[in-house]
Amino acid sequence: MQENLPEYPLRVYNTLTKSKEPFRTLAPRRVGMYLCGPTVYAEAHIGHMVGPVIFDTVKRYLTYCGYEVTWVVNITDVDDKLIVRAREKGISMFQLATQMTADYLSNLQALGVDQIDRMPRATDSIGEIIAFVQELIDKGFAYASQGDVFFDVAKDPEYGCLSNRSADDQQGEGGGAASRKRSAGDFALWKSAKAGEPSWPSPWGDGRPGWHIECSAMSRSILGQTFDIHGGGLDLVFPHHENELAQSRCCHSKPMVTYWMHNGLMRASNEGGKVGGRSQQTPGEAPVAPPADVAGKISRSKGAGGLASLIAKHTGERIRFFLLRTHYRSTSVFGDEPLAEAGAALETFYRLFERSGKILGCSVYDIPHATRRSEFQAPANPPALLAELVQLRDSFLSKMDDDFNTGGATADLFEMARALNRFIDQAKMEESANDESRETLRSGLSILREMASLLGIFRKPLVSSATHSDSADVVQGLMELVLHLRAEARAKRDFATSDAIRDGLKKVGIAMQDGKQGTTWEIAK
RNA sequence: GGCUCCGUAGCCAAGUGGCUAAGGCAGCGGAUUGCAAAUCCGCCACGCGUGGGUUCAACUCCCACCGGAGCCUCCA
Repeated sequence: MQENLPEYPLRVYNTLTKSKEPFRTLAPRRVGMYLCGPTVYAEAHIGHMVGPVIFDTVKRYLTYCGYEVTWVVNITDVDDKLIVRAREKGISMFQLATQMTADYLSNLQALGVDQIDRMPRATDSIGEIIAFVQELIDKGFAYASQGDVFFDVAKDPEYGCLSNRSADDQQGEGGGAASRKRSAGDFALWKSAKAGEPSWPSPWGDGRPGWHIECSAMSRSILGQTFDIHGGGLDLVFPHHENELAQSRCCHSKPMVTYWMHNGLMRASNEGGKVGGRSQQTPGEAPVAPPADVAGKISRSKGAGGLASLIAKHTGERIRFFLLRTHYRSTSVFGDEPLAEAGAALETFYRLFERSGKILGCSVYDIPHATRRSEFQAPANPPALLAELVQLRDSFLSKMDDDFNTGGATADLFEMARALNRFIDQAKMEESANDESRETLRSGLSILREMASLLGIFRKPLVSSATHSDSADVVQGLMELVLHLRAEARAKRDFATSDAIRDGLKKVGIAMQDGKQGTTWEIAK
């Protein structure tokens, strides 16, 4: 059992026990992790990206600490909402699911989420789902009723242990289902198909899986009956995860998951209510459903949907950094301004990388860094800069060890950037740099990049829109010419001309900076 | 109504039973610069929603209140 002991003092907050616990894996050095993915009935909004970015970071960190992680994110591609939406659009449910899955994947890619190992689809797992339901019936935890199959909540004395709720709290689906259930808290494992609905044959007649069962079935087939981490949004704790947990625990007579991790939800900047959520409802009043078209507009105005334009405007890295600046369990307010602020903060790093790159004569992004925690070797008798960075690295890692405190850890990143800038300033490296100071700078940057890589940022150079477009070469050539003319003017101390050029360019959106090694420019957003 | 969580500077935000309460944005002063920008140095909460309590010691634990959020509806 010795090898099961953590090599590093990782602690994880567990929703099940409502406390931080030392991280212990079921198998030595291996982690099975499952995140509830999207129901692909509409384009993803920012809220759908929180979990993937968080757990992408969790996987990066665990891998860095020497674990071999298998991360599963499911795609729910059969569901009432899919059926309704597909009908509205006049396409099949499968076409809709394919389109929306592609949208989801492209958003993940833009945000640098590339650590997912398996993305099982519910419709590819029907056999496993049916088998799971049958086992629950055989073991007496579920019953068939007129083509539906329900989980019998009364049979599970521990029901409610995750959300601290009783089965009575569960309203279940409305409509006709209630009459077929033994008690209101029972939930559907299998739903009989109405005419024209997508369906699969089963021992209980044609139908489709209930919402919760797919996660139990797919996680079992990939990760086993018990696995290490199950994640999702805080809004899934009840009923989804409660029900999943109940099904799996009853079926296997053992815990489903060691650590339940839940991320906080996004809120819109202007009004109450999470992004993409339902509109507000006064307690005690009957739910007032806003008209569908208005609800859609409200959602959009709150930042829901339109992720593609958001990414184009702010870049995926900026959105990712924004999400990781706060603690994953807290609620954060989302909007253009917080995003712009995150962008302003990131500029510090981009500028540091640019000035360092000029000094070193290479791209900072090409500097190698440790990819495993154990790989890092602190230099003996380090120069002051590196001693400081090693200390900041320790600080960063101790925050990550404590329930993946990415928000706290970013402080050390800024401190690192300041130390690096100070070093460049003090050694006047932009005027002349010797090999020794270059090597020190290089090592320092390597540490900064090592930590940044754990957050999944600064992995590749940001491509500016200018270098992206067809006219990039033209712009490049023009700028060289303009800057050359301006340099001549400045050499002649003709500041009126040089300032006129700078002001003029600023008006067309180009910002320039005079430095020791010449003038740089960028297209300011 | 039940179950959770939160309230830290102008704004965002980390954190803690006892060290100067991180960091970012904005702002201010200085170094630097032809002037800017950037960078560096310094300043910016005698204070952690309010009122009690526990304790040698509380922003941190407990209680009440005020304010906010989520869930109890197939939401991530």
